[in-house]
Amino acid sequence: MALHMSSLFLRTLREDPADAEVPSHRLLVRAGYVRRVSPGVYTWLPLGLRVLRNVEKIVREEMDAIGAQELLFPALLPKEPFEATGRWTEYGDNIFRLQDRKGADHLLGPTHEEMFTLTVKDLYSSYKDLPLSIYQIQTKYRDEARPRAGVLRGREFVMKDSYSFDVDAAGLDKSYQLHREAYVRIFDRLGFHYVIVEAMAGAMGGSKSEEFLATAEVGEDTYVHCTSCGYAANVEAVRVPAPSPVGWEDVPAAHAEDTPDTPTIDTLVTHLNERFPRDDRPWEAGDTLKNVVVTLVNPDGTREPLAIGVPGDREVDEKRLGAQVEPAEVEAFTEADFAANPALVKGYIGPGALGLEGSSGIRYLLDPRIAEGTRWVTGADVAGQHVIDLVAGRDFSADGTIEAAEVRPGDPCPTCDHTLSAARGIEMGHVFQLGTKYAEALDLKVLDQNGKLVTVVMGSYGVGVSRAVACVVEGNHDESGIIWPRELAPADVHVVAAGKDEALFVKAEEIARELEVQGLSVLVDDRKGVSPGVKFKDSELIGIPTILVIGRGLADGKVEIKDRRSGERREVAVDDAVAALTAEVTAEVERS
RNA sequence: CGGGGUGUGGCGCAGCUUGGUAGCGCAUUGCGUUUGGGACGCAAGGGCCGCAGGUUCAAAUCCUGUCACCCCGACCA
Repeated sequence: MALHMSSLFLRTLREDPADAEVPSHRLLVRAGYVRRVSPGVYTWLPLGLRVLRNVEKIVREEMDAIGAQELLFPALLPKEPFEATGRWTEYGDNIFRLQDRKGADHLLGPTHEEMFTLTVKDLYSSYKDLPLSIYQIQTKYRDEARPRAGVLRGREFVMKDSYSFDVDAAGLDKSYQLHREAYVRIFDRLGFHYVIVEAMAGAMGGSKSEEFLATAEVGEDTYVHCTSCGYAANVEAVRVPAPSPVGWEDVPAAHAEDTPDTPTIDTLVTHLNERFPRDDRPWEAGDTLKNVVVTLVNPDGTREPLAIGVPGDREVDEKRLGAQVEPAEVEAFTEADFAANPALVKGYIGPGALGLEGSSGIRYLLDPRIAEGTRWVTGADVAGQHVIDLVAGRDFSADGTIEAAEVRPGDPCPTCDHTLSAARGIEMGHVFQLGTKYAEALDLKVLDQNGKLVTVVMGSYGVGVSRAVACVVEGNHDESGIIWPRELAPADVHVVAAGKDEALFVKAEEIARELEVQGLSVLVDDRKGVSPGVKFKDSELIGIPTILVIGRGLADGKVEIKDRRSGERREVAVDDAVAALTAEVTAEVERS
C-alpha cells in the first residue's frame, strides 16, 4: 500500500532546528526522518525507519553472500564477561551501567566481542566447525562524552558487527579478505564516496586493520593519502619512514652552551642564530630535539611517566600518542610531577636525564626521524643550557621509537617517493584482525587435526548502520533537501498531485496502484488544500529520487517526471507514465 | 573535564540594558477566497518566560544558586 502524505506520520519543518549544525542533521530533522529524544538518542520516524531498514537490507544481503550467519544478542549484558576481558574497567565511563533489583551489575552493550566469543565457545569445540562468520545488527550503547551531529554520533546507535573464527592466521586472512570485499560492495551500494585507510591494529593482539571512511568535511577522523601510490592511512596509523643511519665522522663533539631564557623552541632558535650562527644556513626548529614528558595512566590506575623525543618543529599528536599507548591514557605532566622528578629541568630536558638508564629513569622513546647519526640541539638538563651537535647513536640513545609526532600534509609517503595530503572522513566501517586477544582472555580453543588444543583466531568487522543514514545525506544533498540514492530512498517514486482538480487525485491514486503492481514503492502527496509550491518544496526536502507531478498538464494527457538529483523534468503521456517510471527505476537499480 | 553560548506556546525567535497586563513569524483549528514553486483575509486555541531562593508594592527583566541543552576542544572497539 502506497504511503500517503495526507495520513503519513510526518511533519516537515520550514526552518532549521536550532541545535543542528551539520547538513545531515538539519535535513533529517527538517524532512521528518528523525526526532531527538535526548542528547545522542533519536527516534526513527516512519520515513527514517524505511531508510534505516534499507541500509540494513543491503548489509544483510552482502553479509549473507559471504556465508556469514545472522544472530541477535541481547543489548542488556551481564558484567562478568567484560570483567574477564578487563573491559568492564578499561571501557570506563563510556559504558552505560545499571543494576538489577538484586544489585547485580549489568551494562548496555557498547560492542559484543565477549558475547560472540563466549557463544562460539559454548557451542563449538572442533576445527571441523571452522571457519565460521556470524553477525548481528544490533543497537549499541556508548555513553559518549559528547554526542554530536544527530545520528552521526549517537549514544544509542545501530551497528552491524560480525566476527570470524578460524583455526590459524591463514584462515583469518581469508575471512578478513571476504569481509573486506563484502564491505566494498556494501559501501558501493550505499552511494557515498569513501576511502579505505590503514588503521591502528590496537595495542594488543591485532595485526591488520583497515577503516572505511566516508569522505566528508564534517568527519571526525583525519586521514592522509598519497595521490601517487594510493597509500592511505588514518593519522593514528601513519608510519614514518625512518631515515637510514648516516655517518657522524664530520660532526664535532657535542658541546653544552649557555642559552639563557630559552625554554621554548622559538626562543632557542632565535638565540642560536644570534649567538651561534652557522655558515651554511640558519638554525631552524627542525634542528632541535624536543623532549616532552607525559604521564601514562594504566587501566589499573597505576601511573608512569613517559618521555618522547620529537623534532622541534613538530608537536606530539595526542591522538597518535594515545593510540600508541592504548589502553593506557595520557595525562599532561604537572608541576607536581616535575617536583617529584628533580632530574627533569623544565624547558631544558635532554636525553641525559631520560631513558631507563638516565638520571631520571623515565622511559624514553624517539620519533623515527631521530635516526642514528642525526645531529641535534637539545636540552642539557641544566637551566639555561643546551647541547649542540648531539648525535643520535653516538651521544645518546633511547629505549625505543614511537609514532607520536604530528603528521603534516607534505610529509613523505611511507611507500613511495611522493608526499602525503590530508583530508577528513567519517568512520563507516572497520575490518580488524583481532587475532587471539579475546579467544585467549575467554579461553576459546578447539581441537585441531592432531587432537591438540589451539586458540581460535578471530577477526572483527563493523558497519555503522544508523550512522550510514546520516553519512549518505552528508554526501547526497543540495540546498533544497536530501537526494537519496535509489536503494536507500523511503520510496521509489513520489507522486505529487499538484492542483485542486479532483481528477488529479484520482489519477494519482490510479498511477500509484499501477506502480505498485510493477513492484515499485510509492509516496503519494494527496494532501488537499495544500498549494503546489508547498508540495514541490516538501518533495525536494524529502528527497525521493524520482518525482511524478500530476498537474495542469493532465488536461492534455501529460504528466511530468522529475529527477531529484539533476532537476531535469520531462513530460510524458499520462498513459506511458507507469512504463516510463518502471523502466527508469529498474535501469537505475541494475546500474548500481 | 576546559572554553563559548542558549533556555520565553509544537518549531524558529524578539522582549531583559532602563522592572509595570507576554509578543512576532511558522505550525495547528474554523470559515471564506486561492491552487505550478513554501498563498490571502477574518476568527480561534495553545505559554507557572528551565528550576529554586532573594530584592521589590510589582520580576521574563535585577541578584544568588542550580539544572538542562547546543557549539569548539579533550575523550571515543
